[in-house]
Amino acid sequence: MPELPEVETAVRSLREPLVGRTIYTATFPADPGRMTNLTVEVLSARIAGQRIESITRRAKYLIFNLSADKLIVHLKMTGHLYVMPAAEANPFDRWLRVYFPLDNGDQLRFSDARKFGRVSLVRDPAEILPDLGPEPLDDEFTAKVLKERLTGRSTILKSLLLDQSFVAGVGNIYADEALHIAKLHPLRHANTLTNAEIKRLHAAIRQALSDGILHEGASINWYRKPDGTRGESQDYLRAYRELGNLSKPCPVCGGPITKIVVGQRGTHFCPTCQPAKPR
DNA sequence: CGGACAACCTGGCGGC
DNA sequence: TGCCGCCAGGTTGTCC
Repeated sequence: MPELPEVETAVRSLREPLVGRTIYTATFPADPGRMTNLTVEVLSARIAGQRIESITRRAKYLIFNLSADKLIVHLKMTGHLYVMPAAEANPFDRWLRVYFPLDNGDQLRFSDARKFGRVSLVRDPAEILPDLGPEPLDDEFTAKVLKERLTGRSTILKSLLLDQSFVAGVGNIYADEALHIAKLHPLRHANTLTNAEIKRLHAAIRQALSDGILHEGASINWYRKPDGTRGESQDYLRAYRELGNLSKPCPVCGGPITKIVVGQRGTHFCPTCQPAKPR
C-alpha cells in the first residue's frame, strides 16, 4: 500500500514517541508465518533491551536503528505501525501481528490485514534489502543520473518507474502522478525520451513524491498515519483514481482520465495532456 | 533484459 | 440480506 510518501510520513511521526525508548521484547499473538526473518524465540530474545537510537527510511522500508541491530519493516499493501499505551485498544488491533512493549509502558504495534508485510531483525540491512535504485529525493538523483539509468532500457516507462532497482520508492499511485506531471504517456518506451522529456520526468518524480509527503500520504482504502488519521494526498491526485472512479476530470485540461492496464497494474492518465507521441 | 503470469493473503465493494 | 466475483497502493520467483 504505502509508497515513499506514506512511509516517510510514518517514519516522521514515529520518531517522537519512539526514539530513546528501549524495547523489552517482541510478542506475536499468532503464528507469524513468513512475516519474520528469525524464529519468534530468537527475535524476541535478541531485540530485548535494545534502544531505538533513530528511525530512517530507505525506499519503502522503515529502518529502526537499535543499539546493536536494525529492525526493518516493509508495510507492503496493508501494514500499519502505531504506538499505544499497553492497556489501550485500537481498531487496527483486529489484524495485530506483532507488538513490542517499551520501557515507558507504551507498545509499538504492527497490524497487517493482508499479511504481506515483513518485519526483520538484522545486523546489516544488506542481509535483506534487495537491489534498490537511488533515492529520488536525494540531491544525488539528478536529471543526468536519470538519463544514464534510462539509457538502453527499452521497457515501458510506467513499468520502469515501478521497478525498485531503477528508482526507489515509487509505487502505482505516484508513478501515474509523475507521468501526468511530466506529460508523458505511460506506454512510452524508456529509451525514446528526448532530453527535454527526461528533465520533465526527473522534476515530475520529485514533485509527485514531495507533494505526497507535504499532504502526509494518500489514504486510499487502507493507509492511515500512525495516529490513525488519514493523509490528505488522495485529495490532490492529478491522474490516479481510486477503484477506477473516473468521474473526476483531468485537473489541467478538464478532459476525462483514462484507465488502462500496464504490467498488470491499473494505470491512469489523461490522453490529452499525455499524448502517445512526443509533443 | 523484458514480458507474462502466478503466488503470497484478506477485506471491501458492486452487482445480482 | 446473502453470495459471488472482482479489485486492491507491493514484491518475488519462474518460465519463455
